[in-house]
Amino acid sequence: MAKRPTVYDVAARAGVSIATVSFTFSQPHKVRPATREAVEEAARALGYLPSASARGLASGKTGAIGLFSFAYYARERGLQPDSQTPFGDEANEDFRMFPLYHDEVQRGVQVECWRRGYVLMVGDAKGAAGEADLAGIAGRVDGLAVFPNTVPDDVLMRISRRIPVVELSIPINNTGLHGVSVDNEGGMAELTGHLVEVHGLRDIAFVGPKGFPDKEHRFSGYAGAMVAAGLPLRTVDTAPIGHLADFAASTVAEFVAAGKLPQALVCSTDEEALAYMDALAAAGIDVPGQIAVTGFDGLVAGLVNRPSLTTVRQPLVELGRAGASILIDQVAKPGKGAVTRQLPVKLMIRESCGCQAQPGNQVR
Amino acid sequence: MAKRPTVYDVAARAGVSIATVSFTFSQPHKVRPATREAVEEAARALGYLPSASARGLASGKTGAIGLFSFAYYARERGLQPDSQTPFGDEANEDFRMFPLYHDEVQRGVQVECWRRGYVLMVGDAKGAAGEADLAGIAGRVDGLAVFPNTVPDDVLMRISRRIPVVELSIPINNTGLHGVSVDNEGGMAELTGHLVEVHGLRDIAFVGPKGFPDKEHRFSGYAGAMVAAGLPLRTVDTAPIGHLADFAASTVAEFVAAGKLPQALVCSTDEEALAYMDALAAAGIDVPGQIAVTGFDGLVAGLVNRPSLTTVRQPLVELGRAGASILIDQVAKPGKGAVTRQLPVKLMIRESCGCQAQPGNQVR
DNA sequence: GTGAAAGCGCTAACAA
DNA sequence: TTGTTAGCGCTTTCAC
Repeated sequence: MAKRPTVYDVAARAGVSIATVSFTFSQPHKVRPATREAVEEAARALGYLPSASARGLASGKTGAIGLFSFAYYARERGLQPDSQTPFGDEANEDFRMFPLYHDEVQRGVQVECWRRGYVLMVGDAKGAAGEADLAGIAGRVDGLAVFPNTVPDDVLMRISRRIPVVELSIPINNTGLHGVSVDNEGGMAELTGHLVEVHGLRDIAFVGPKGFPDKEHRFSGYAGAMVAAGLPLRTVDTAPIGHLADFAASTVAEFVAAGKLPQALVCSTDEEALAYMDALAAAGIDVPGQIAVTGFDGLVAGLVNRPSLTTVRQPLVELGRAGASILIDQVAKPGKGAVTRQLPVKLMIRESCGCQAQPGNQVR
Repeated sequence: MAKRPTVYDVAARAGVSIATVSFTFSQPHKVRPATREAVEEAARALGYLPSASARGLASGKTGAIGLFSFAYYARERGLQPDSQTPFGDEANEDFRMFPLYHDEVQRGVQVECWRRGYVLMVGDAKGAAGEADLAGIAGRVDGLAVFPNTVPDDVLMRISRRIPVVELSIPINNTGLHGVSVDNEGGMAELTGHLVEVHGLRDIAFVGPKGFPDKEHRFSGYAGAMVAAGLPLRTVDTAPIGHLADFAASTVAEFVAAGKLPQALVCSTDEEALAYMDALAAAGIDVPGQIAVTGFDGLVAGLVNRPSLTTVRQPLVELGRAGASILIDQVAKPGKGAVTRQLPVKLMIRESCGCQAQPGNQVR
């Protein structure tokens, strides 16, 4: 590549000083038309591209918002960084899982950046949530959004002393970081209530992991609704990461062996619900005929599934937008305390709870 | 925000020079362990985050790959940059259209960046493909990927004199830019052949716009197969942008009024095919009973649709990966000529052509 | 193995 | 309205 022309080159060709060139780009209307004209033509002729590095260094701002995540897509396919591993046959992918949770949130972040005149810098962790990777992107942006459980809190705290950091979908924020979340508890309570009141179910088991704040809140919603209805709680252990399908299958087998199939499985995520529906189908158990299954998230996957999945839809795009919005606001006018927002969710009644398919909630 | 600590601060605290600090980060093993230790502890204690701007300025590389697109998602919803327009009710979105074509390609770019140790910088055009927006991101990256018809060619040419530029999904590359594409012609020929040979159809109309190289190639594939079978060509005008549904409806109405319904509609994109299927359904015409409809792209939307859409699957993630890969290779070792790659496509036989649903190509 | 010093290209006072 | 002059924080020779 040819050496990139600089302000000096442009200034020389236009017969002005570098400051004027810089000024012409930032405050075009404050420059005499003839001067501006000359500068612009010089820039055009030279193929001048301002260096963002130099700009950022001089101005102290980068104009970029960062989003750090975990390379979910690649990792799920066993792809390694720096390896030559090819993807499998893309045409045979399980399309049901797209877009992923993270994709939708990322889209929201991207939209808000676009709207507010920022660019988005996306980085994915290479190692096991390595700090080094994060530093690589944290040093390039004016604000940073991260997915929960991707980076240790102390690392985030350190970074947040320099630039605003927002955690996406962390319910309660005791870390002092900015955060956006959704009404996990309310949504799950409403869903559980539907099972109890509309379908008259009593033996309802909750499926979900311990130790994740958002999942715990979903459990609270379930528990609250059950207790309010005078029903006993019942929980199913969650699968170890990466073994969802196997685990669901063996859990279903245990239910059958013990003759203790619940009337409903209230799962903490769509992904889990889908895995259980697969396992139940494989065991010849009809959903929703013999057991109802519900999810949480509202991924497209639940829509494609037969029966379609009754779930709670999170406003994922809005989640991303809200996160980016907080960041950009903070960049413009750094606040004192942590900003947090909770977004509402929406119950999506479909087939897997025992309701009839409805045009409005079926393919749309 | 507190002032960010710099190499000087770290050097002072560690009792070394800034060069040593820099050296410690780039060549850790070439520094005496004690020194390295001291530098690392100072960096940690200070919460030091290297400035990418300064690094980029000094080294002449940014470590980022740019992807420039058109804010399709936001624009389709009527969202304006800098406006306060909120999104509509996200729960009521037409999920069928996700992920979009661009989402999948972007994922591929992101994956490859991750794999090769780059970060991804995403920018969307604010105005009508404004050069200013592009310059904003072109100046921040070591290589740039763009979607076709997003930016005027001469602008791209100018940028490509400084950094490698790859066009994603441009079939023939007469511009001298790097490019990746898929076998549009072959895929469409195969699909048309299926309609003719397996289903015995003869009156097959092609639906698609003029003036887009990839669509033209698809037309060539269709035309070649028809001519080879001794069948007459028939084309349907394409809809003006943003009026797909209306246009499809009125086209169908014309077919009906004239009593000239084709036996098949071979559409140049899935989106178009889906719009025609909606219009046909509204007109009470059975697909595939009375008319076959096919698409091109292989979006999830076609899978969710009933009947599921027979189409040609493009390896979109691979397309993105290939594009990013070319860029990163070029950054490492700038080549002389333009690098181009064509990826194979895959025929996805589903229901809308008249075939039976098959487990393997249905929900997966 | 480590330090000194010279930029990288731009912005932001401040002068003129 | 335009020019001068300092840096911004880091990498990179080149000495030591």
